Amino acid sequence: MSDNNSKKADIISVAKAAKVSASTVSRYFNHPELLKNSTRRRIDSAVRKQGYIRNRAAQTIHGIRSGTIGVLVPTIDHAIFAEVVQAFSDAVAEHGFTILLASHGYNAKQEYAVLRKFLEHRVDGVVLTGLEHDEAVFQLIESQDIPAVLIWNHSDSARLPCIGADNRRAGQLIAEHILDLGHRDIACMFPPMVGNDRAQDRRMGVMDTLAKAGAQVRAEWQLETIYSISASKRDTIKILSNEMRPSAIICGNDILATGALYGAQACVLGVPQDVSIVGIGDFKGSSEIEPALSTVRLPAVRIGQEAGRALAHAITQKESSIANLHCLPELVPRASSAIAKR
Amino acid sequence: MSDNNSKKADIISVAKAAKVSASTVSRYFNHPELLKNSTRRRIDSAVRKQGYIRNRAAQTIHGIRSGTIGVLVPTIDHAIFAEVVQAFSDAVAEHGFTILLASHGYNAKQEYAVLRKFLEHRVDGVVLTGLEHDEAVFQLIESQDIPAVLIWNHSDSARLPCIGADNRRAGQLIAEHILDLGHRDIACMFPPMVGNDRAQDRRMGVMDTLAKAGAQVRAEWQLETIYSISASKRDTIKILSNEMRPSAIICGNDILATGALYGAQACVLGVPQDVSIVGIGDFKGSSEIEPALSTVRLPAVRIGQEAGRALAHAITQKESSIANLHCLPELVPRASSAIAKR
DNA sequence: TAATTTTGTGAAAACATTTGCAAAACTATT
DNA sequence: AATAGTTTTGCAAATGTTTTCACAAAATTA
Repeated sequence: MSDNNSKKADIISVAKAAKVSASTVSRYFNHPELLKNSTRRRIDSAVRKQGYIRNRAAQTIHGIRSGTIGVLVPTIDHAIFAEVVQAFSDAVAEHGFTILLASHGYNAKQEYAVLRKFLEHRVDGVVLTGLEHDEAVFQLIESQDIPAVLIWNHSDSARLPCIGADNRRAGQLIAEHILDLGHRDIACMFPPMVGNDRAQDRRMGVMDTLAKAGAQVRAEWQLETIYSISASKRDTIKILSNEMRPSAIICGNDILATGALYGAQACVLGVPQDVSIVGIGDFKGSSEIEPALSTVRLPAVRIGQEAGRALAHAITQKESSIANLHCLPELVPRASSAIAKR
Repeated sequence: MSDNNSKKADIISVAKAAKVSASTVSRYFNHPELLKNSTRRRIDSAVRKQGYIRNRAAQTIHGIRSGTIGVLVPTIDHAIFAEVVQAFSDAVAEHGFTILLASHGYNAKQEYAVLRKFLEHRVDGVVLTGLEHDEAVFQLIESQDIPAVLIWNHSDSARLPCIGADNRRAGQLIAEHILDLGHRDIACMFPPMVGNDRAQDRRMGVMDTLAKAGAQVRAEWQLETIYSISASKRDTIKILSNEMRPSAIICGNDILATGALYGAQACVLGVPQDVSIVGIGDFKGSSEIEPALSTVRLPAVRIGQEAGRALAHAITQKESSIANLHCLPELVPRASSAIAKR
C-alpha cells in the first residue's frame, strides 16, 4: 500500500528509504542486472512503500525517448479512422509507446498547430493522415528530423513515407465493376473534397474511368454529400424520386452507400434490381447489411498495424528510413450491385 | 525558414542569438508583457530563425502542468467510444490540453498498467470508462491525487466523480417500452459482460423490469453475443428460424440491434409486423436505418464535452472536486417496434 | 598471502527549463 | 543635472532524472 504522507516520491526519497544513492535507484530501473540481489530487494520495497512512479519528463530532457507518438487524424469519430487508430495504438503499445491523439477537422491551420504541440511534447514520431499537407507542416517535420508516416492514402511520389492504399485505384476498381455490369446511367456521391486527398483521389479514379468508357456523369447526378448516413439517405431519395433516375450509384465511402441503400428502401426501390449501389471502404457491417454491399476493401487494420510497426522500428532502431508500403485495395462484389436492366 | 545547421535549438541558443539571457527568453513565452517591445521582437526573430520549439518535458519537471490528459477506453474502435473521445478531445483542446489515448480491451490488468504509464508521463488528469475498476486502480489514482473522471456510466455511489448516463435506467426504459407495446415473448441479446459494467447494468435494468412484469425471458432466448453486426445477425437468424420465436428482441446496444434487423430481413420477417427489435444507444445511423430503430438515447457527445469541461476546469483551477453529472437516458421510439400481435 | 579482476555503489555533471531576487537601464520630476 | 521611481533584464538556484567516472569491496587467481 502506498504511503502518501511523504508528499512527493522522487528518486531521492526512494534512495534515502533504501539507504542507497539516487544513482543506484536509477540503475534499479534501467540496468537492474548491475545490482546485487539484496540492494534490488531493498529498493523494490522502498519503491513500493512510497508509491514511487518514475518521471518520464525528467528522462525525456536527457534526450531519452519520450515514449509517445503523435497521431493526427481529421476526426476520430469515423468508423474507419477509429479502426486505424486502434490498430496503430495496439501495434506501438507492444513496444512501450503511448499515443498522443488529436484531430484537425480537415483544417490545415489546425493541423500545423497540433503538430507543433506534438513537437513541444517531444513525441518520438508522428503519423499524419493523407498525403497532402501544408508546406509548413512538411518543413516542420523535416526540420525536426523525427520519423513520420503518412497513412491511409498511397502514392509513389509522396513527400514523406506513406503506408496506405491507392485511393485512385480504389475508385477505378469500383467504377470498372459498375461498367462491367453494363451500367451507363450512373450517379456519384462523394464527401466534401477540401483538405481530403483520399476523397479527391477516389473521385478522380471513378470519374476518369467512367469518362474513358464514355459514361459521362450528368451534372445533377454528381452529388457532394457530407459524411453522414442521414445526409446521404436524404440526397439519394431526392435523386431517386425523379422519373429519370440512374441505374447505379457509386458512393465515395460505405457510410454514404449505407445511407443510399436506406434511401432506396425508403423509395420502395429494390436493390439491386432497380438500382445498384456500391461504396468504397468495406466498413464493418457492410457485408451484413441487406443487401450486402458491393465495395472496395481498404485494409484499415493492416495499415494501422504496418504503420505502427514501421514507426516503432524506425524509432527504436534509429533507422530513419521508412519504406513506402502499398496495401492493395480489392474489389468485393456482393449483393447490392447487379447487371443493368436494358 | 528554419535553419537547422545549429543541431539543437534550445532556449540558450535562442538567447545567444537574440543577445539576451535564457531567463528573458523564458519570459518571452510565459510573461511576454514583462518584456520591452524591442527585445520581444529580437527574440521573436531568433526563435523563428532557429525553429525553436519549447520543451514541455523540461517545463513539466518544474511542477508545471504537462498539458496532457490520459484517456482510457476499453476500445477505440467502437462507434460510441470514438464519439465520446472526439467530444472530449475537442473540449479539452480548447484549454490547451492534448490527450494520451489508450485502450485496455476489457482487461483489468492492462488497465492498471496503462494507468501507470499515464502517470509516468505526469498527465494532469485521467478519464476512465465505467464505474468499476480494480482496487489497485482506485488506490493508484487516490495516492497521486490527480483529478479523475469516470465516464459513460452513472451511479450516485461511484467511487470517483462520474459523468455519464445511468445504464440501468436505460435498460429499464427500453424494457418498459416493449412491455407497454404488449410483448411478453421477449428475447434479449447482450454483449459479454466481463469487465463491462455498462452492459451489466443495462441487462439488469432490462431483466428486472421484465421479471417484475411477469415476463420472464426463457433461457434459450438469453443471448450473449459479441459486439459485431455479423455475430448478431447470425444469432438472430438462429433464434428466428425456430417455429417458436419471440415477438420482440431487446438488444444491449444499437450495433447488436442493427445486426438483428438484418437478421430478421434475411429471414424474410417484417419488422415490426412480425418481430419488434430495439437497441440502446442511439448510434449514428440508427434513425436512418429501415425501419428506423427504436432505442434509448445516451448522449455520448454531451458526456464527452461535460467530462472534458469538468476535468479542464478542475486542472486549471486546481479545484480538485468534480461534481457527478447524470446525463439522462431518453427513450426514442421509432419504427422498429410496434404493438404485439395477439 | 599478495596481486589482479570483477562487481557494486556514490558524487557530480548534465539535461532544458523556470523563478526569486537584485542589478541595471530607463523615465519623470524637480 | 540630480534624484526617485519604474521598468526591464540577468544571475543563480532549483527541478527530477540519467550518466560518466572513480573508487572501494569482494571474488578470483597466482
